[in-house]
Amino acid sequence: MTDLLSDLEARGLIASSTDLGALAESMAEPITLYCGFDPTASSLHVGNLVPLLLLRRFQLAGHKVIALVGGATGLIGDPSGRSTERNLNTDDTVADWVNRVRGQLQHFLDFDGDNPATLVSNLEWTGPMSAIEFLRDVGKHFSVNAMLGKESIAARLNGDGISYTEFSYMLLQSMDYLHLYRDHGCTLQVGGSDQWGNITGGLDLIRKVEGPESRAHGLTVPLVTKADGTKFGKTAGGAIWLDAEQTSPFAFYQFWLNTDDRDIANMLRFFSLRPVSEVEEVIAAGEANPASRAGQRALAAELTDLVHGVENREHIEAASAALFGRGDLAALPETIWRQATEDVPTTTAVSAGATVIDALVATGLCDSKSAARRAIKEGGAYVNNQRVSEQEANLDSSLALHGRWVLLRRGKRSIAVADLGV
RNA sequence: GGCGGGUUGCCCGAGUGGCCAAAGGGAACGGACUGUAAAUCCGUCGGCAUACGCCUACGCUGGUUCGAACCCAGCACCCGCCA
Repeated sequence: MTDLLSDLEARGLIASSTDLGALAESMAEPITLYCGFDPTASSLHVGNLVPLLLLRRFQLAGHKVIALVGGATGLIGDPSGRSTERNLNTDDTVADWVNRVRGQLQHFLDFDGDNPATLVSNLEWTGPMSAIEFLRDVGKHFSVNAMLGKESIAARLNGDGISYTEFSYMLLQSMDYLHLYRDHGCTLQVGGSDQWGNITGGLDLIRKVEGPESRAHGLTVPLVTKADGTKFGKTAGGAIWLDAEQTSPFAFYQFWLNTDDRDIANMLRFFSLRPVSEVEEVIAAGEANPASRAGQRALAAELTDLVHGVENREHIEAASAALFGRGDLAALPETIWRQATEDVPTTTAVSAGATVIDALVATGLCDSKSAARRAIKEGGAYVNNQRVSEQEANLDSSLALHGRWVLLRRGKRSIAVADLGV
């Protein structure tokens, strides 16, 4: 089972850790570990994927994993990795988000079978606690002097400041670890590298409360960085969510497919659950023939399979080939067309004879008529893969494929369908 | 509680009465080149009408003025120092 650690190392997935030797030793037997996910939005996003997949790797290796949803910490706000104070969300909002995030976590881990994962919310043990109890039993073990030295706090002291609320965050997370250590025999906490300060806080607390004989470990995965220096997981349209309602499976697939060549090797190592040797083969194939983008295709396929299912992925691949290809759209059989465009944004708001400008706006490809006019002027608007040259062009019914659909494209990457109706 | 500084378009940031839809940078978008990549070059970058023009916009609410992002008053929020 210690193979897992060397596998992680080979993938570059270990940012920092407590004594790896001791951890490896304890992993000779199945251990219990946890990772926390705060509900800071209604869905998890691709940035949560690395720690999430880390839990999965541990589960696949036979360890007992606990996924923790931050029902309590989500009400407070983690200062780690943020330069400004968070806005507080209402109880109701967070409660709703907890439920949604909980539902998503269930997709990634196995909750049945002989090694089921466990799902908890830290509100279970934090909620009933009184302020006095918290200050006496937990607060007393934390030295403010030491806390001020933590990266997450220090950065804010030099910057925009920090509220007492967020300052206390680390105590809550430390308490979580202690609780899980006691009640679940949890001896490892994993998380993103920005969680290192919070994790060590928990380790300190466990040692102080449980004595020097206690054994608890910490492990963090690196932050995913991109060659161009921009933040991973964000696009012009915002974050890439795991929720199909917020980021369509099509957009999700396209996000990975558009990965920069310079990043693809690392991305594959980080995100793929396939054995390292296979991953390296894919990387090599991609590097031998960059135009094939073998790495991007493999990554997009694997993650779309995982998050949205194989069936969706197959449709999306068909769509990508047909809609972005130079192929003859009219030759596409209706059934394939239907499958291919299932995840493509579609509007029914326009009918035959509508202007291309209106159609571009209705599909969301352009934000306004002005923008649509510009797109046409710049030669960036296409109907059925044909560039539109006339400002006044309209969607003649003769353009309709299979009698009703018209493919609209803005630039190279954005496509949508106008359903002219029957 | 006192004093000082701040609030400009997606972000940063100029602008202190008309020449301001508002410099500059970044992001983003389109085109060329490619591979739905990167880099580079060119262009666009509030909305409607794409002609004139009109509307909306510089924290909020009022005021001064022929005219205000720019002056005045009040309010809100942020930052810093002091208590």
